[in-house]
Amino acid sequence: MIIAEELVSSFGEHEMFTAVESVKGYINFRLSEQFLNEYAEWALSHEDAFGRSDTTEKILLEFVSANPTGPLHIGHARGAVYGDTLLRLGRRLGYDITAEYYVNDAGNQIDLLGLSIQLEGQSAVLNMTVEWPEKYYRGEYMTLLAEDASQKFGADILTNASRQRELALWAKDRVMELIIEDLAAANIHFDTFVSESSLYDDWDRVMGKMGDGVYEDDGKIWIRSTEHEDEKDRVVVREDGRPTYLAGDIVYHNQKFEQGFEHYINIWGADHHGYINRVKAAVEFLGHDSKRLEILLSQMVSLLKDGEPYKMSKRAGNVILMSDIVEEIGSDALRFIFASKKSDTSLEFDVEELKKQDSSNPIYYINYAHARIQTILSKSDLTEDTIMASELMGLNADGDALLFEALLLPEVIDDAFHSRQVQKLTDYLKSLSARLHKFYYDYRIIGTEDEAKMLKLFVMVAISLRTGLSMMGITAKDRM
RNA sequence: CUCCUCAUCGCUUAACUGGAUAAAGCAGGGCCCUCCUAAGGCCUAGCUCGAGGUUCGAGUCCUCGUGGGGAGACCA
Repeated sequence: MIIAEELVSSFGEHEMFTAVESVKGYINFRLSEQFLNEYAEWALSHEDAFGRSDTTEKILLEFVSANPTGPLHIGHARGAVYGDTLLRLGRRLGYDITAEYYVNDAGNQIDLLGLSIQLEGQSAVLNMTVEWPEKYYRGEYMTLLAEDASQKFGADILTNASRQRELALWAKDRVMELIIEDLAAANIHFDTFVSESSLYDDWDRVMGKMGDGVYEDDGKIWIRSTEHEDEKDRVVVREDGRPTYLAGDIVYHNQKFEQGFEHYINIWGADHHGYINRVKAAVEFLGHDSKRLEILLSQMVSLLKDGEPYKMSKRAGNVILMSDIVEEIGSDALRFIFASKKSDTSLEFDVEELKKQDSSNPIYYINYAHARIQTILSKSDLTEDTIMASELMGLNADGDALLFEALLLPEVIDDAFHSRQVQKLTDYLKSLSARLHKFYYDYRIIGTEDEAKMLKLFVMVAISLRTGLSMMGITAKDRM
């Protein structure tokens, strides 16, 4: 505490601060109005650059990557929203980020997709009696795919077992289109799609690159992942020569490192947790620094209905689709809800609760703050020039505090991105909105002496709100 | 059985990464529109799972326990 006091006295006079004081061993700095005013002046005239840093680092961000066997369900939405918010935050800061979707279009699931469509088609389109196997995909979209396939290729495609593969390959492209639509409805867009099946051509070369990292035993090829903290070595090529899923992932990650990104971020569902070590091991064997590969886990979403656990099952057909929720509550509300939660806590929510579109959703609170600003601006008789020509000086303490918080946005964006915790942004927006609402309630604006500068202050707040919301793929409302 | 992860008002979540009196929203009780949208503001009540430990200082770090979720495939 004594040290703090000595430090304070050594600061003396500095034009950036009006006051430096020692409180209980902490040092409080009070920024001067000149400083806030100049910073705001800059932000107002450089809205697009407000929040930008000087980085130009190239990053690859891979997320969602749900299997192309069905439309996205509500569980996928969390990772999608989380990833897209990070993407927007990073881009705002100036990072050169590529958003990539890894399409798992190889392996058993594709065979299963073909089989499922045939069975569904035989049952629903051709009215045949079918014997359902233990595992298969089902849902409304399966019927539609079967109908389309039958139209396009003839009914033979639904009954001829030798055409399953042809059917599956056609169907997975159709399903990808559905997925892309689901994402677009929530304002999520990808730059690149990498197909798993296209990677295996490169397998021999990549395997060679790993050198002693792989070995042959028992007729199979294994990776020495135990050398990198995995519990056991993993098979990468089966006895019959077919590569495993891991092989595809190894080629995929090698490709990323060869493409020269400086940093790689993958967002996986928490159920893939045990997979991290083996992928990192492969990256090391390939001669790359696995520290540049960052794997973020998005925890599971568990659903409740009327307080009871609600299990989604593709077989039972009670899957809650992302598109249904988007349609019901809107993309903005959905995104806000998911972005508000730390990604590493498992999230529980009630389906009915989610569907309630009322003021309990903070998105309305923030939009209302933005809309109030627009309304009051349009009600004022002052011209834009008059407002902008005023100086943000001599505001009362609440005004200064509001201005300060509005100018904090760049810090928040930086912090939210680098800590990978997007809820910091939603917290900030809630807090800024609360301060705006209170200020609005406490002080009359129109017709007062300080009208111009208070409106200018509001314009600044609106910029921060609008920019913050845009980081979440939400367009601020001018009217409620 | 082993490993990972989480646990904060009645409910859903925050807490500047080890710092100041733990904070919001819903739900509960009460108050405020002759005044720029009351989709707002203000009161009020209520919280760190348990036991140890490290530290000037712990919701945050360590150990053990309890309780949820996940993983332990030559499925993806």
